[in-house]
Amino acid sequence: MTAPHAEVWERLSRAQQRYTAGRRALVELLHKAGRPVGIVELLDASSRLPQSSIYRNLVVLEQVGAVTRYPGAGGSAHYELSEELVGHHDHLVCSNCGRMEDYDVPPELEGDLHAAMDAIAARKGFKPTGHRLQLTGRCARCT
Amino acid sequence: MTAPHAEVWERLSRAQQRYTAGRRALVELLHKAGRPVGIVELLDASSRLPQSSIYRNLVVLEQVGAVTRYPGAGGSAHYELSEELVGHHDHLVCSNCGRMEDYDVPPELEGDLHAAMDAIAARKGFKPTGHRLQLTGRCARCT
DNA sequence: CTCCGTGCAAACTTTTTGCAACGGG
DNA sequence: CCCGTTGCAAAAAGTTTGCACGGAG
Repeated sequence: MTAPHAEVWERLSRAQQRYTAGRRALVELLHKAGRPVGIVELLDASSRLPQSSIYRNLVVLEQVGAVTRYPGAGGSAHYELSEELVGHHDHLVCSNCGRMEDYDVPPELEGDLHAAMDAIAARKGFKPTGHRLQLTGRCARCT
Repeated sequence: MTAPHAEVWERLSRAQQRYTAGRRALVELLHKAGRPVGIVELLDASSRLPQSSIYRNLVVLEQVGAVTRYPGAGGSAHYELSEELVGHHDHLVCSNCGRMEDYDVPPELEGDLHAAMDAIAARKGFKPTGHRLQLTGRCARCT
């Protein structure tokens, strides 16, 4: 669990943007969460930042590839440090409360997936950027 | 491509709801689309129904398991006939325009996925209801 | 006759934007 | 100083709800 600050800082610099306290706080929070965090949690976790700043900073962080946005799940969007920072993994999504959790699938399955995805993409004229395998169900809390 | 009306009708009946013209139109449209359709398209495709009716009917259809809602993708939700009606498949999602398309993965891969998902679910305390494997990228139109 | 569904408008939630002020480089 | 960033408030986008009317069973 090495702090991603250096990488984020570099990405922001490259885009001529600053790594301000607010942004650092968001990255910190996402890093500690280790799963996609809903906007609501972000809002009241960092209550010192107005929501507009949070949204704006998340947009910036997304643009430089530091965070990934997952729309929908449970009404509002969730955010997580990007795969480029924390590596590829997939998500459990609770259909009841919208909570998301990380998990990993066996590497060889991941390989098969990748291959299948490429084949499909080629056939459909898609230019693939990645895949998302989410397991839907009820999380332990909602059982 | 057999019309799903009978099945939808039965599900609505069981819930003591009617299969009205508006609902039929929505099901028809979704059936013809063969892919998750964005709310916007639904709205101006069936301009004779006010948006509130469309939303309400989609809620009902979702509750009886006739349609599935995919939140997010491209800002607004997308809807598709449920897997119980049209069988399991996965989706391509264009990260540029939000368009979704259906596709199928090889059955044996689907089997491996299912097995892996069950294992994960057990380990995480999830009660799984299904999985979604989406390929993200740029669709042919947005290239 | 009785409900369920409809239509319209208004409310609500989530996300984005305008603009003036602030502050680090 | 300059320009990116902040804070506040207002607006836009997406979705839900209240209520009276109309139509199917």
